[in-house]
Amino acid sequence: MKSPTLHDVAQLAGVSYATADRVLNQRGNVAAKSVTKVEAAVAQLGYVRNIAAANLSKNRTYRLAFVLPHRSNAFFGRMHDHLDQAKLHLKADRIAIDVIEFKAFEIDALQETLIGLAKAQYDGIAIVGLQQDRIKAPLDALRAAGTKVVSLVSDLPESCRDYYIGIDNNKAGRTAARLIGMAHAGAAGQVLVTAGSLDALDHFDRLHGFRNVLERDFPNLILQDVSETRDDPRLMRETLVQSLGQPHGITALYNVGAGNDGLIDALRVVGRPDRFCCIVHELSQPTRQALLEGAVDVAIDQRPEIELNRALAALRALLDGRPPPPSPELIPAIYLRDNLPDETIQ
Amino acid sequence: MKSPTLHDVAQLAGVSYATADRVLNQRGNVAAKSVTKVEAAVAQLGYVRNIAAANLSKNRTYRLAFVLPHRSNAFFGRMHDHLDQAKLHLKADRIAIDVIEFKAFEIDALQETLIGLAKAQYDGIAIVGLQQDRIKAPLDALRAAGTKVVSLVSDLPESCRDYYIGIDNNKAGRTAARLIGMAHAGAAGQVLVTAGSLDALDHFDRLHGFRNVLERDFPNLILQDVSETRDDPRLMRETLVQSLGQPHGITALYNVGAGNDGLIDALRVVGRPDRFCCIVHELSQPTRQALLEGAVDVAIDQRPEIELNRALAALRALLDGRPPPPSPELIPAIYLRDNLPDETIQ
DNA sequence: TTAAAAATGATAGTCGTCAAGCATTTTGAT
DNA sequence: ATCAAAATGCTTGACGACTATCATTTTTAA
Repeated sequence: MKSPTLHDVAQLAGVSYATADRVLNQRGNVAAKSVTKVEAAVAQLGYVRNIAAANLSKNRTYRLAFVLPHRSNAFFGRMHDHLDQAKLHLKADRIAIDVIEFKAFEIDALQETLIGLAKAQYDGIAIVGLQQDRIKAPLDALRAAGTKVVSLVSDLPESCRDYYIGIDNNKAGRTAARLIGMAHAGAAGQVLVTAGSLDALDHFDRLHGFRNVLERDFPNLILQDVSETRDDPRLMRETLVQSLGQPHGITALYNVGAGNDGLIDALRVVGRPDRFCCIVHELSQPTRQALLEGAVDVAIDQRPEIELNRALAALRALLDGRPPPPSPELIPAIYLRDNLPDETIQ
Repeated sequence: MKSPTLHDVAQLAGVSYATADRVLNQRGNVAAKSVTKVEAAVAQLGYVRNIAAANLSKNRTYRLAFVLPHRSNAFFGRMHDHLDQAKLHLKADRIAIDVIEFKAFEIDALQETLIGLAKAQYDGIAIVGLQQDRIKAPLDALRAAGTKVVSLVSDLPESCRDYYIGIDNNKAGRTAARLIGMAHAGAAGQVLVTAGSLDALDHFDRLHGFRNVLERDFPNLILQDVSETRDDPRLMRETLVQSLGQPHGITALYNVGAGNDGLIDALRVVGRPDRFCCIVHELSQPTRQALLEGAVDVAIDQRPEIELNRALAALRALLDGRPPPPSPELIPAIYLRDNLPDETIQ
């Protein structure tokens, strides 16, 4: 019942342990014939390297870095919290995590940080790929040195990373459109969309998907010009108070970006219109409250905790040189007031 | 930079390795004073047992059994598929999984199976807890023998299991109600609900949540008498053709249970009413198709793959005697035609 | 044929924990 | 003070893979 060891493989292949080892770890200096024999034996026995033993012998501690924007908003706050919590558990598996913060949107600082990382000799890093162009060079340098790179939340060019963990923002936008469409039940309406910045890929993708579905399936919903609010609650509040404070025909509001505190504030000030549907992204204490009160109808949530867990699993697999474990596609959660997670967990 | 070993702990505590080991593995015969000293040292050093080394030394292969209904419907089919896929990956971690099938609703057979399991000496089992009363005794016997038990999808009495992995079906029902309510946009309507059997706890919970929200927040939606279709597509088809084939005022349909193939068939036959909202549970090839065609509006999906992954993680943690890894609450996915997962994955 | 190069075999120490057994010291009750 | 019981110390051999060294054999090229 016990699983075969490399000794068993060597024996079956009719070679020495050393040769079998040379084959499996690609140390070179092996005849093609031996490679064939060993591979055959591996297949026949169904041998799988015992990773526990391997890591133990190498006395390996995986050193990982998570490069995230600092706690500038609730979303990144959740990421930090989750990592803090996970650290202890990961210790048992000899995984050490450093969380490296940078100021969102400050590209220079990020670039510096990444260059600095090269010295630190991390086995793998996970990075929220907000900025694209400027960080390509330092990432390439890291990868050339053997560091595995996983991009999180927002993707990087494929050449820059080994793996991407994140939702499909286009789908998220389409989903929002469908829900708003359904909520109109055939009636006509006007939809106001706000975004942080359309230069941000995720915001752009969401808007794109949203617009697509609206145009194709809900032609009597009119999309107004998109306001960019730079993810700033204050600006968001002003913009909305302006738009909703006067007579308007707006029947739905979709905020593609952050700054929901301002949005909720504004709805409190001007009052929620009668027939109205409001969709935002990311769950936080305020959006949660707004959902419960009925100010917001839907929150589409990336579930950053799950993304982080996936990133960890992916990095581990990459470092062990095995394929990532099978896991279904990441789907953003759709929260209504009725299916909110228990407060204790968040 | 390397993490402390038990030797370090013993040294700091001023006791021998053996004593430290006795404390950590609760072998008894240790003075309270020593326990204190060792615990202090553990805390001070932040010592965490190296699980790789521990398992290696025990030469432990976790033997797990997953007790599932056989592939009687798409949902359980997905579970089987996922486990098949996962088996290979788990081998590297010395986890061997046996999938043990039983015929859904045949309690005698299940009971027999469970009694048989006792001999097989599994370290842990995960079981879809469809039947409650009759399997309590054999489960108790298993647990008394040290086997860890995790219930999946549908819970068992707390005394029967160490852990439950599954969604909150009450929330799922409430969510369905909210979506149907939103889709009416204030208009009145009549809602038809079908269930497999209200004796099944999950169906019951969903209905309960559904009814709650409807009554409280959408008083002008009338809930018709619930039809029980025994999760049988044929019966479902007949029932619906009957109800929808004649003049009716039905504006929404919610199927709490299985048998969606029959439901979809029926909608094809009688045609989908004009203003209509249809919600089902679980994604499968047919429901996927129905979503894309617009016959069904929403599919609430348990994501059994994720539940299985969680169950695995939970069992591992239980067997290693450590707390389960932090992971956010399980939320059923809400699928519209726009956010379906890529076909390749499912 | 011969020398160099390539391939292979044999072996031993390492990682951190577990699980023993046995010797020794300390403690507590009489 | 004496003796048994309890607590502690000490040591050793797994577990499976990794890594390195060195000796030996086989292959290849001149």
